[in-house]
Amino acid sequence: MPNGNLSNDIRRIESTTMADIVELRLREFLKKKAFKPGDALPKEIELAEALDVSRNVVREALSRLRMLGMIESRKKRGTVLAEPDIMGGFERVMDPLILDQKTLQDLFELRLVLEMGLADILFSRITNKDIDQLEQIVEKEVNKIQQPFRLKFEVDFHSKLYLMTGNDTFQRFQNILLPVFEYVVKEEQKLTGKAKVGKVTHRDLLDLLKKGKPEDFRKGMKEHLSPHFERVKKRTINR
Amino acid sequence: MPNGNLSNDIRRIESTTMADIVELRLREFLKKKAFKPGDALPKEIELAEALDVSRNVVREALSRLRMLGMIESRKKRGTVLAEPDIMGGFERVMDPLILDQKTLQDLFELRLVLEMGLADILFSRITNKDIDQLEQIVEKEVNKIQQPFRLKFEVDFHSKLYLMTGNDTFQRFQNILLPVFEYVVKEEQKLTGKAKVGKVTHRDLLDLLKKGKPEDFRKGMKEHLSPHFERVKKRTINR
DNA sequence: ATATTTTTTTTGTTCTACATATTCATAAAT
DNA sequence: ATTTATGAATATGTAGAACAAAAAAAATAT
Repeated sequence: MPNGNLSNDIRRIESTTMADIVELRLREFLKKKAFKPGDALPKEIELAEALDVSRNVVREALSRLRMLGMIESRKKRGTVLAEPDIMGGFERVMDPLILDQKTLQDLFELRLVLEMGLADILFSRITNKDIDQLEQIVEKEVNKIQQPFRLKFEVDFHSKLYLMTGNDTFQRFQNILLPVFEYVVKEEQKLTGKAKVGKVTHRDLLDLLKKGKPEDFRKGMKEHLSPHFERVKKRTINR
Repeated sequence: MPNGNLSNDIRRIESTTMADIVELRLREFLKKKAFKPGDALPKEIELAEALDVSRNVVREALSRLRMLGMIESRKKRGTVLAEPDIMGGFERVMDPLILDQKTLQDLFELRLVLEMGLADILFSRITNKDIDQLEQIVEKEVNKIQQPFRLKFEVDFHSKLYLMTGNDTFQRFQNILLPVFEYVVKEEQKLTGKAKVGKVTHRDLLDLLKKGKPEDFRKGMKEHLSPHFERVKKRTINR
């Protein structure tokens, strides 16, 4: 891999603290012992003694796992393994202002890929009710074409698509990605001046959903997102 | 939303601890003050005093942010905002054994969607070198058709595709998703007995990459993944 | 047997003290 | 005068003890 983001490939030298180690050890422990959701962890003091660290350090490590939803603690009852919140860690970190440019671009592309890949699952799950709701969104949209409102409908329409997949993880993922997408688009607008829109409208996409096949929808979506894809292509040079 | 996973929609009642609150407050603080990577945070004691909690609680909250790569601390120098590791939180939680069935299914679908959406970016970035390397993978594969080796080549081929996008985030994401994918496929095999394979092989996909257009490649990929899509369709009923 | 009180247990929180690494300033050596 | 040692200052890292609070378990009273 001669090219690539170094800071991603090379592991940064960061002073490893006890909490880091204990976090790792706890992970190993849970995996090794095949802990399942609901199983109770040893008491904090026991862990501290077993690992030969202060209870304080153990609590720091546990606090991390608790943040990710991996464990839950109750007084007297102790600490039990829980079903982690898969998107939690993602959500917490997704701030366009502190992410570097490359990562923002990567995430932007990720969303484009998702939109393009959506078609098949969409067609296999779509209901008449979904169509009706999309119909309503599109109808409201054509009435108010003012600039400030466009973004709202843009979001509404695409969010509804994700919702239709019946895939909660998916939907949540898109929600997390949304701020990044909006940020990148706005930055782009600042530079080039005007917002670009593809030839295919939401109305067209909806018609394709009703009458067409997945391939047709995908073709339409590609066109709908074409301004964004144009930009992605340009990046070919400096990868 | 009359139907849906309740435990995802409703916020679980979890005894909020001081560490939870302080973590949130710190997040708000960093956002409000528009902290950028490299900026120094206040000292632990100052934070503790300002928030009227013990230094211990502050450290628990900081430890969480440190885990996500959001901050870095060095003795004497203090704590500074860092560029967070976007996939870190994700990675830590991605264990097929502790994730619930629904989430596993969701993630499985997510990967399918990624594969289907990949085509456009792939075609806009592909190089001759990439083709050569894929060629090598496919060649090795046709020689050894034994069952235990197939999974390895399956992974190699698809991983190379992600690598070709030049999108680090993307590639890492796929790596994290991989264990889930393998787990779900294996579970499926246990039930139905035999592994199903689509009619389109990696060889075919490679040819499409060389000669075809994004649409053709996508069509081929759909066929290649068809056994998986079959299963996804079945889920329509119980969503 | 049921209701009430008391005890016990485990996490949550605070406080104090000290270790340790690293910066910054000062003194010594060349 | 410039560089090199020395040392003080400082913020994080770690330890340990103590108590608060909630919740379960046990003991007591009705």
